[in-house]
Amino acid sequence: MPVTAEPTASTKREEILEAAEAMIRTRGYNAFSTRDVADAVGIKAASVHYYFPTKADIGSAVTERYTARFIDELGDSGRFEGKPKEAVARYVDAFRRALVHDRKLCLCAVLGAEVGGLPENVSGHTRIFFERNLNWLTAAIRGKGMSKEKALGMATLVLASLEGAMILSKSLNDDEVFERVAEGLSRAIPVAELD
Amino acid sequence: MPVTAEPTASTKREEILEAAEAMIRTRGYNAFSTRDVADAVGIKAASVHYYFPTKADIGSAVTERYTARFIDELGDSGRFEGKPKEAVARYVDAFRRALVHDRKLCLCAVLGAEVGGLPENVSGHTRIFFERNLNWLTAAIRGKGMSKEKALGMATLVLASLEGAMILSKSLNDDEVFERVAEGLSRAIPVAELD
DNA sequence: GTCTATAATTTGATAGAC
DNA sequence: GTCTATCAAATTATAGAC
Repeated sequence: MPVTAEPTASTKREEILEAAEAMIRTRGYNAFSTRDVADAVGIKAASVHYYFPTKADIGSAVTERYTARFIDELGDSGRFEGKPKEAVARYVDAFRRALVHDRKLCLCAVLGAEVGGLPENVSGHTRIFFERNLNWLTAAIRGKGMSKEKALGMATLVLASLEGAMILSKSLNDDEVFERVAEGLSRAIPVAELD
Repeated sequence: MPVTAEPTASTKREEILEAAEAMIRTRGYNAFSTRDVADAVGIKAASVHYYFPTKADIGSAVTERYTARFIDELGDSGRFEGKPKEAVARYVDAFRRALVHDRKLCLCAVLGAEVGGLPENVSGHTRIFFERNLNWLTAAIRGKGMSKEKALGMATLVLASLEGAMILSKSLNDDEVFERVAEGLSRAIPVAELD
């Protein structure tokens, strides 16, 4: 295996996706151009179209890749069977990493907010991100004896809270906002188990 | 008082703000143009600049107006003293109206998600929206004997959940998602009061 | 694969007539 | 107040050379 100069994106194609993702997560889909991406990876705008015919194709590939990575990092939802608190803690950590480590919003919080102004293949993959996350969370939260409706309700609250928390934290430029939401969730979850 | 053709926007200036708000809440700030707004209100793009020198001025005025209207509709936060459940129910209703009646996201959910791609006066007013909402909610939730930190924690969770719930509902095209979050909140709140 | 050149369109904004 | 005319810049994309 050769030593590469870019540890995080080994091919130009991936460098493009990496740069585009960073820009979308910072400014939104309609605030970056193929030129911006080209500059960021050191090629000309026309060359970007060699890898992706249209801008929408970039957005679509970015979202697909983001979703796969995110779900993959969560790991097997089955291991939390009957331990909703741990499942939620694990999930909160994934979002905290995105906000604190990357200093950026969740890609799909941004795309979801702009959904009426997106090409169809981008909004479609945004929807899939949310569906897969609700599926993972519902499975991870649900224990024996807990109804599927109840688990889905908790999962939806967790996902919505965290996406909103990221937006609030960024807008107010205060990571503490995210932590307040995380703490509020950890209080709410065990209680909801009881009834 | 004369009968007007437009019950919701009596002057051209307000028509512009109304149209711009609708577009931002649907597509995002960077996906509408002064021409789009001009078309919507039946004038030429150049005439829009008579009312607002720059596009950023439109965005800023839209956000200021939205914030004032939203806080105004909530009414006096003092009347919920010691009744957090009722305060939150009232607040949830305000968001539900925006989503179900307007069929649109909260303006500041959209702007907050795009915050890195906004002119400074627009991101500034977005921040103010969130600050004023947290202030209102904290005051409405807090009863005698409840610490300010605790009320602020609940307020942050409520605001984040609802902003996130709108994004999820729109992306998944399912109002039930919002209702699941609303129900989850109403379970979480009374419990949090106890300790 | 990457480039230059170029095209068609859109965008935010201004000048000045009416 | 609203218009026409106009502009410079940006944007998405294509054609074709190297």
